[in-house]
Amino acid sequence: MMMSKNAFRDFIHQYEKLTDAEWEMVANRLHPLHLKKGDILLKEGQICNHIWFLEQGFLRFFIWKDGEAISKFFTLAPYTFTSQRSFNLRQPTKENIEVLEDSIIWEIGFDDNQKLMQIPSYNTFVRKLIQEVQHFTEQIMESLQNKTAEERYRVILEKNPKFMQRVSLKHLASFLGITPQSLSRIRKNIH
Amino acid sequence: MMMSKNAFRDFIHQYEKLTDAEWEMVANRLHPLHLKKGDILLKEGQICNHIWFLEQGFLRFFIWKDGEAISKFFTLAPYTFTSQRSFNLRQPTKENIEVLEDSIIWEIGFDDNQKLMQIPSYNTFVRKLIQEVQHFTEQIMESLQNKTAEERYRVILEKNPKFMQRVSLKHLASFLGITPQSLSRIRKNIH
DNA sequence: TTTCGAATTTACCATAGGGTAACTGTAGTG
DNA sequence: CACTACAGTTACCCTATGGTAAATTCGAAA
Repeated sequence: MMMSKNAFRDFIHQYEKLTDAEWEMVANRLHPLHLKKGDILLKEGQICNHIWFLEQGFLRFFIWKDGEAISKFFTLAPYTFTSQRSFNLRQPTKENIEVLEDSIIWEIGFDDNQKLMQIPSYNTFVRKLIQEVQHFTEQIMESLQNKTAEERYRVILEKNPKFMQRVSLKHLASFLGITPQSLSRIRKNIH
Repeated sequence: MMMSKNAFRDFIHQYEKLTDAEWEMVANRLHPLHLKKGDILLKEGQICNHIWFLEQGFLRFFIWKDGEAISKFFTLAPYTFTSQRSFNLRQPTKENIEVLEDSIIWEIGFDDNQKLMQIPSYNTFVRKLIQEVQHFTEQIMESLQNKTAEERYRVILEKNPKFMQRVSLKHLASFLGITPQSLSRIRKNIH
């Protein structure tokens, strides 16, 4: 599998440009991880100590509720993420991050990130990224507030077809806030 | 009605301390607004040009969907907010901000805020605030994904009783993602 | 205080989605 | 090749919530 730190630079540049010198400082603090399907990157109760860049692969964020795993988000490469609240407030996380497909990940430790945050352009990159995530979360919230499960399913089908091909019905159902049976019925109605 | 810029300083200090000199720079860029119940602070289609600090009062964020006003968030003083996506990306907003109770607001213009963002502690304040908002949004999303309307109502009743006393059933219902009739029925069952 | 419009409640029936369980298909393992 | 485990489907009935409409209460303006 190909892997390259530059994939992260390309990703950052979608938000904010870094000079070569700035990028060097970032690159020096990146460490690679190779994870297999089924691996757990972060587990409930741990304090999240890294920001991660997913170069290749597919991940799922989920929480436990009454013995059920509820999918909160999915992360499709390339993207940058962490367990925000845990990472920033240094608290145990409630989230679990599961590897759904073999993945290449680059990580930056908490202390290294603190140093990098002093670089204005890196700081701006992080802020813009958080704002984008906030926007995604709001969109999901809105669709849960005023769309039916079938409408939400159709929207994903149209807007994220790549994602649909890779996620299991079970995981998608918990993300949509319904049971796998209901989603199966909805699928049948549509086709 | 009492009003004081220092209320904003107190608010900022919950997230990050500013030196007296730093605070002066912020304070010099604050402009007061007095709004009445029913006023619209921001309307769909406008580009949001300010960050606002709500010193006193109560606001509602809502969007139009099929001729219906859907409540997205409520803001109870003291809090700092803007229409994030519109403000940061300089795009027309989809949100409307309505004044539910007479309010005292301090505003900072976009250009002034850009300058203030160069102050590291102010920058950190803003980032922490965005992260907090992200956390609130995620919590709302989660409760919409895996709680019934009645459970969501009970949670608000327990955790935000002050808020419950001030919001109308109609607005609360659209926030919970149900009709006013359903919320009325739920209330009846509980009492 | 009176009046009008809006907010809330109630009632009725319709529908989306849940709970349980049984069945089917399929991938991994010995 | 058989066995197992688990994902997905289907079916049954049930409950939460929606849609419509009408009755009632509340609140602001005259």
